[in-house]
Amino acid sequence: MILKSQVEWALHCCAILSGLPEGRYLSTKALAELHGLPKEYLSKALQTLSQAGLVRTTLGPTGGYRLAKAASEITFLDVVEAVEGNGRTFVCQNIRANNPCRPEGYCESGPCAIARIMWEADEAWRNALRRVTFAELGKILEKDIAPEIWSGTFEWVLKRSG
Amino acid sequence: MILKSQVEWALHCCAILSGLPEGRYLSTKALAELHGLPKEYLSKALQTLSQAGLVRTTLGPTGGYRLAKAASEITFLDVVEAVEGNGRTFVCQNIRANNPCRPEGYCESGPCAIARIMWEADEAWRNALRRVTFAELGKILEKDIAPEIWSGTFEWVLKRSG
DNA sequence: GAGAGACTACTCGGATACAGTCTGTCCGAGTAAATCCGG
DNA sequence: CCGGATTTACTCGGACAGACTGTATCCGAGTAGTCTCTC
Repeated sequence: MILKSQVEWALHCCAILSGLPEGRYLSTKALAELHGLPKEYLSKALQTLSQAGLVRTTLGPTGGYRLAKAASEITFLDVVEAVEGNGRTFVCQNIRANNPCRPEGYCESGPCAIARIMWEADEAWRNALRRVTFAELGKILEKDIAPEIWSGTFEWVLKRSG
Repeated sequence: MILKSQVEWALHCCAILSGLPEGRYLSTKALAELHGLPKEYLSKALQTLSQAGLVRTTLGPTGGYRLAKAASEITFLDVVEAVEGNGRTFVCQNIRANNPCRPEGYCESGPCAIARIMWEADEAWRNALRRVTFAELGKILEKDIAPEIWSGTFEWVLKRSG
C-alpha cells in the first residue's frame, strides 16, 4: 500500500499555489519546471484537484491554476483524497459469511469486528491529515527553507504567473 | 491506496488460529474452506506470515499452521506489515531538489516538511493498529458473534485440526 | 506381531498467466489574451 | 488610431502504451504421518 507519486506532486503544487497573490494564476508548465516533473502527467494530477473543487483554472495565455479557497481552508486530507480517492483503505469483503457452520441465509448484525478495527486506524490516519492546512504548511516551510531560496522561488513564481 | 485482500484473509486466519488449543495445527485447506477462499492463493498469504515469524508450520498430514507466539503478543500491525510490507505509505522523492532557483549542489538540511507531515499520519495509522492484539480481538468476537455459530465454528475447527 | 517400504496429505517454492492500476506520452478541441492587419 | 481577424498559449479530455503489481492457478520437491506387505 503505497500512495501514488501524484499525491506528492499535488501537495507540492498546492504549497506553491498557496503562496500566490490574489487573482494570479500559475500554469502547469511553470509548476512542472519548478518541480522537475513531466508536464503532461502533472496536468492529470491538477485536473483531479480541479474536479475536486480545490483549485480553480483559467484558460488562454496567462492561464493556469490557483487555489479555489483560502489556504487555511484546504487540508492535506482534501488533497490526498482528491488524488487517491476517498474510499476506505480497507475493504471488507465479509468473508465471514462464507463460514460453512452458519445457518442458511443467516443475516449479519453489523460490520465485521476486524473491519471495524481497520477502519478506526484508517480514521486515525485521516484525522492526522485533516489537522494540517496549507496555511500552516506555509509557516513551517518559511522556517524550514533557506531564506534566499525561499524568496528566489517566490520571485520566480511571481514572474511566471499571470 | 487500497490494502490487498490478502490482508483481510490473513487477519481472519490469525483470528481463527488464535483460538486453536496448544499443540494443534490447522491446514490451509481448512482455513480456505472456512472462509470460502482459493486454497492455493491463500497459501501465499500464510507463507508470508510464516516468513515474518508470526506463524509456525508442520508438514505432513495433520500438518498446518498455528500462531508462533501467544495471541496477546501479536498485533494487527504485525499482520498488516507482514503482508503489505513495512515501508512507509508515502515515499518522498525529494522533488524540491529540482527547484531551478536552488544553487548548484545545494544540500538539504533534513526531510521535506510535506513528507514529515505525511509520515506523522502514517505513524498514527500504525499506532492504531499496534494497539490491538489478537487476544483482544478474540474477546470482541466472542461478544459479537451469535453463540451457536461461535461454538459451532470452534468445533468444526477442532475437528479439522491435528 | 514387527519392521520395512509404499502411500497419502500436507507445506513450500517456483513458474506462469491474466487483469487492473500507475506512470507517462500524444493529440485534438475549446478558450482567452495578445498580436496583426485593414480601413 | 481603431476594430475585427488571426495567432498564440494555455486548459481540458480522450486515446494509447508500457511497466508494475495484485490475483490466481498449476506443478514439482520435500516431509511426516499412515497404511500395507512381507517375514
